[in-house]
Amino acid sequence: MKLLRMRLREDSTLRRTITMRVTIEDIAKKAGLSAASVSRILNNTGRFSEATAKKVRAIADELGYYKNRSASDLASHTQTTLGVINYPAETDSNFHVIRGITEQARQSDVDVLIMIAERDDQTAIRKVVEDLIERRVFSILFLSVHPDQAIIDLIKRAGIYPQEVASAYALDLSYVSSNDYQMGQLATRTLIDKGYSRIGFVGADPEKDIVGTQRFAGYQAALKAAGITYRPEWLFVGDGKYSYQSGLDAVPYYTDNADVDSVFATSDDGALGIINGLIDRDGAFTHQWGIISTDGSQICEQTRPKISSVTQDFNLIGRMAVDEAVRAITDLPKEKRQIDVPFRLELRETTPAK
Amino acid sequence: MKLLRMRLREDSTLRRTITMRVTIEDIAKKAGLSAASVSRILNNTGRFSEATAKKVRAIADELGYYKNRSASDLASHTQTTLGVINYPAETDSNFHVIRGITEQARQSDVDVLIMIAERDDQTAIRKVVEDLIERRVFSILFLSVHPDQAIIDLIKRAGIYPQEVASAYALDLSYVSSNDYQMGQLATRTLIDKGYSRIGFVGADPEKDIVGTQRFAGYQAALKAAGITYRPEWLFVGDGKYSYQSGLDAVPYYTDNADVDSVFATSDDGALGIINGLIDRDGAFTHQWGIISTDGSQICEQTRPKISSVTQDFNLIGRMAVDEAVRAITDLPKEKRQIDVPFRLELRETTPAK
DNA sequence: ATGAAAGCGCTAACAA
DNA sequence: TTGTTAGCGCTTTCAT
Repeated sequence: MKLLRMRLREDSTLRRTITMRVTIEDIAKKAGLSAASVSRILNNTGRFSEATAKKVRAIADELGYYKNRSASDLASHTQTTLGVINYPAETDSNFHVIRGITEQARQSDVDVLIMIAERDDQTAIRKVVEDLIERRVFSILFLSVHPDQAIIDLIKRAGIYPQEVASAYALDLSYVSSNDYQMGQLATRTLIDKGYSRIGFVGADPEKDIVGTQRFAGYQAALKAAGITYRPEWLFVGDGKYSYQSGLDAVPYYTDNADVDSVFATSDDGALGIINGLIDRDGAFTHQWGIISTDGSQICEQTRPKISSVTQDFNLIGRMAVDEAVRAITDLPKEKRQIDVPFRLELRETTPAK
Repeated sequence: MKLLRMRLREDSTLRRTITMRVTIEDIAKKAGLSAASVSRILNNTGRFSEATAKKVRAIADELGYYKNRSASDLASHTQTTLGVINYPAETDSNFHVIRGITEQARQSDVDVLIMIAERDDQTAIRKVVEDLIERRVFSILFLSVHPDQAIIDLIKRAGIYPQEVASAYALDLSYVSSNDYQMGQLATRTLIDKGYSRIGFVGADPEKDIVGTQRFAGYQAALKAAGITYRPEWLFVGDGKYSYQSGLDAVPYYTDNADVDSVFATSDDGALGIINGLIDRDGAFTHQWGIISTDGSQICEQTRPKISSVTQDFNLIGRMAVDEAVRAITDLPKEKRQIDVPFRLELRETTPAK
């Protein structure tokens, strides 16, 4: 067992030191065995006697041995790692998704590498993707991150299965998420059922991404089914980013331009913005409009009034994404796959009957 | 270049397949060079002619070559990976920290592995830590995750530098975070300066963790400095987890037990809870109490009224943690290090002069 | 400027 | 049940 700390040269910025650590050889020597036997024992593979096993495990423990994954992976051609690329935002639900991913991954005995990239920064995304390819992950999951076609091609070419999770964006990428069309439909129908008829649509851009397109389509379908004629001034895109700000800005917009009696906010943040916009305008919230949002994060419980929502099961989305990824190990889907995860309606205080 | 897909056996649950991929050998062969030369070129190390380099790079590209990190790390003894263990919560500021870490890491040319564990689940934490050790990270950063002493010992024994980031919890772990004592002092002094004198302390447990202890100590010091005698009924711990709920519960508590005129909430969530608790009690917010919180996340801007806060620079905290970790590569600190990152006061609407 | 050779730490046949 | 051997794909002396 060598424990010297040494320096390596590197032409780039930094020099890194490494510590030589306990190897399987050290254990073998100390136990009077071969490395192979130690390997078998430590990995619970092949056959060996409990007696020697006990001894070996004791020595490993005593020496503070940890397998060198690089060596192990290299020798065994094993890849049990799942890559996740996340765009972390202040209020987001990805953490639920990540929890789900982590939980399911543990059960499926794969481990998870999470890396960060900005939503649309293709250079950064590419860098992270390449890192993940070098690490030989078997699948890459994108959470709120939108790689362009070139990057997707590169991933596929590397034999890795890419998926979008919790947000279908575009392109030929498989995804696991709620069905946005149906969510839009349900939200809108709920408002209609409560007696509202002039319904604003806030925060998503029907032209920009699939989520927006689908939710908007569902919204229109519900309108039509109820015999309500859609009016273009009911649409308020704002920054089109499902943001708090777009909700805030929607209030003066509708006040000036459209006589809506209710609003379908395409995010909880947007709904919060609308509530605050109303308070800012009127001095207090007066149930001026019915409001329903999508997502159903805890924000909905923490506003006054509490926000009614079409609630997604982000944890389940994460879990199912892992299942998909694991399944893809054995048979890589040729086609783009679309997995719809169930959602539900939660009526709270912003949708009183009219 | 072999591209066969093959199956490996494994005694555990799953069988994993792997795809043999383009190797440096393939490139070497195609270029009529040795593997060594290709390696040098691709890593920009040693000497070679631009002419051959160009050719090699073209071939690598054409073949879709990606370095196998396992092989590379194994051969070069290089470790350039930083491990982060995060506990992701619904409303948390860790994403800011993680952003900071990621940004700084890119500049320092290290890459970051993020893994998830529950706050106090020592079994899960241990598992994740061991995974990181196997991957030979040079440092492990804990975000809102609290390893016990056994785990810390194990990390140190492995020659890895552990740090707590954005929350000093206990034990002999180095940390990078805001100075909680000073934050508590500033928050309290601010309230006093505005004319308040009966000041509640909500959400942290002064007995349980360092953050609570320190903020409470700062709070008491400020009280004392102003000649105000602390009264025990001013303390409301609630669940002691800096939660929304503890704020919500604080309102009936104070209403029944203590005649405070203001509250120092030890988190933004707690402050939000207090506001909502007041609304729930009175039907509307009536500036009954002055309120100040710590953290200064966007929640503070998204309530009505907006919450005054002692705001932390989470991004900077993340960046500094990386700096510390990188520094520790070359000289591992013998002592526990404590890095204080500056914070600032942001007055909004919940602290009108009394 | 390039190649040959050794080896990183581990796993996986195959023998014994 | 255990040992021997031969790599995994790459980097790094050291020659040339």
